[in-house]
Amino acid sequence: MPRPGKNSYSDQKPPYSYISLTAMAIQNSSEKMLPLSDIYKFIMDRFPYYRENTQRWQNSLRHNLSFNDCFIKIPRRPDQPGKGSFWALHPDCGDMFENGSFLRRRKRFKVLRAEHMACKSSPMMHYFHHHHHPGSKLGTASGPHDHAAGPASTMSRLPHFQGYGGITCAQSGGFKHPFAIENIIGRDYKGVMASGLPLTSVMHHLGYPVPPQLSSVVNSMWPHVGMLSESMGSVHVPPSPEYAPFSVSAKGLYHNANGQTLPAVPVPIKPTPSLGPVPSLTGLQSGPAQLCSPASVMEKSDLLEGKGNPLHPALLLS
DNA sequence: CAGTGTTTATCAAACA
DNA sequence: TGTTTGATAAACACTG
Repeated sequence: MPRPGKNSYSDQKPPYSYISLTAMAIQNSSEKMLPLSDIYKFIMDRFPYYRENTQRWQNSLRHNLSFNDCFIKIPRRPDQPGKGSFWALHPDCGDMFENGSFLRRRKRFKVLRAEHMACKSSPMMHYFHHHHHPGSKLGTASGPHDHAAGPASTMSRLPHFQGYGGITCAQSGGFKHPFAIENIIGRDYKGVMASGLPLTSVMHHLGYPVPPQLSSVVNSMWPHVGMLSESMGSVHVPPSPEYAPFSVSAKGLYHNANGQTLPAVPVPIKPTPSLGPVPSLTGLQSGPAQLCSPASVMEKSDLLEGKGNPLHPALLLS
């Protein structure tokens, strides 16, 4: 068993798609958004595999950022000079990896052209309407192999506002995507929310005050990313032994309603039935806020079958 | 000019 | 087996 933190297997390709890697980087940032260069840096820091052939994978990564609607571009403020924009996660992209695989999403996340018109009254929509570049992909055409873009909801879709204080016009208690802080730190986060922490990355980006508490909370989200440290005896379910260094300590981060510590790491590409929906974790589905996966990106059959729970433990990289 | 962002195309793997 | 998704390559435009 390799010791986490050691780079024994570092030259192997991590079991994450560029989408999930990028999402990790963004979610790991204190402001929930990063410039491209910082995304590069994050990935190279944590995954030595990506310290080589940088031109190749960085091109792929840029392609993913542009191509996938789950990533949204946030222009820099005038007082944040620099090259390129910030990249954030679309708030409704949460069930992208609902199947537990971080290599392949169950369904591509798409937004509809009209949807970003739905919440004009939102202060953040105001921001986007006034700051978003004409070439923004919010509402742009699909890519070449996007023949089956599913319907998207008309709810507000702004980076990381849902669950951070009801800034959007989305219903309160709505969908929390798995890269979101409240899903990653589990119920502990509810206490944070109850305390009224008014945090949103873009709020801060826009100059709104963001309490410093957020940083410490966020830093607990991806301990494997931040430290690659040993896990203090918590449950580990690495995607493979080779990637144990990238597996995650769930201790203190992810609990079900009974306070049980649960595995919260990526599972193999094709989850085995035994690992799959994790029947023992059904308790996780309690709680109204956790059941509001966006129907927009789910198929009706999924809803009927109760699929798409954004809190599938495999989605929680914490 | 280098870095960033967009778009098209192709192929392979995974999925339904 | 057809469809969807991800990876890769490449061309091109834009920008600091």
